[in-house]
Amino acid sequence: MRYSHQREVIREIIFSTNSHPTADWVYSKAKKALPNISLGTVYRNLKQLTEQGVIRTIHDGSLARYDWNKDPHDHMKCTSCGSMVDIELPNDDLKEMVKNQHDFEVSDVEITLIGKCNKHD
Amino acid sequence: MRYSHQREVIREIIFSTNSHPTADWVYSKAKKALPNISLGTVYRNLKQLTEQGVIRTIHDGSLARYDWNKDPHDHMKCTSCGSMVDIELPNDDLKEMVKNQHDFEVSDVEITLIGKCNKHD
DNA sequence: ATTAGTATTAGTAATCATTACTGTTTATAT
DNA sequence: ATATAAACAGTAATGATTACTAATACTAAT
Repeated sequence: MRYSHQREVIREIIFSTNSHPTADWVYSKAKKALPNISLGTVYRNLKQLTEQGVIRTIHDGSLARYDWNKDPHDHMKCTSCGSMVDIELPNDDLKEMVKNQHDFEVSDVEITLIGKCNKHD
Repeated sequence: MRYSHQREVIREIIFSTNSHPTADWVYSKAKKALPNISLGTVYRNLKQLTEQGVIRTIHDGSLARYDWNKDPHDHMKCTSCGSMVDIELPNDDLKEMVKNQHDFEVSDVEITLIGKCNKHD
């Protein structure tokens, strides 16, 4: 992967936040540094950075979010404010259990807790 | 919710399979019984049936799938054949733990195990 | 340093899943 | 039977994402 200024800006934006931003949010941030950058460039680089293992793509309903944290971890999604917060849940035994009981080789575990964070009610 | 023939056909299709079908799959099945049915009708009714608690909408990456099984359960997704299979994982203690440790009121837990099912290598 | 080759870009068009609109049809309560 | 509103088919619109294309910009070799 050859160096590009655009990609570097995009990478830095992802690494600067814990908010699991969408492509659109990254785009609007990137435009401040590079006014001519196009949305396609943002999507292309987010995909490349994911493929290279630099960042991680996570799914929030039907839309994609991006995360610099590649360590195995899970998410809490608040239905009131839409925020996604990291959480580490114990699931070490899960892979082994599922492999034994269902003959299914788990490569990744995605857990999302839906609910209300402490800012509401 | 008034009776409609289309909705009844759609409901029966969902209840006839464990394959967690997409709207498109339901549409092509429904057309065999009702050749004039439109895709919009399928989407509208899948949404209504979900809102009424008759079926459940689940997320598979960026696309929606539908499930007759409303009991709390989880899914295994095979990266080779794309199939989604039901699995019940123990997570009773999770809600309580998260409430205590993170002040987050969990209403729903979504767990997807990504990996390879026993049909492959 | 210059050049050549190719990855990357901006800009735009196209795609895919889903939703909204509109005039017509149909279920059902009176 | 008739009125009323829900539901319909057909189609247009939306929103997220990807694909295309001619121009630009890294980088390795001269």
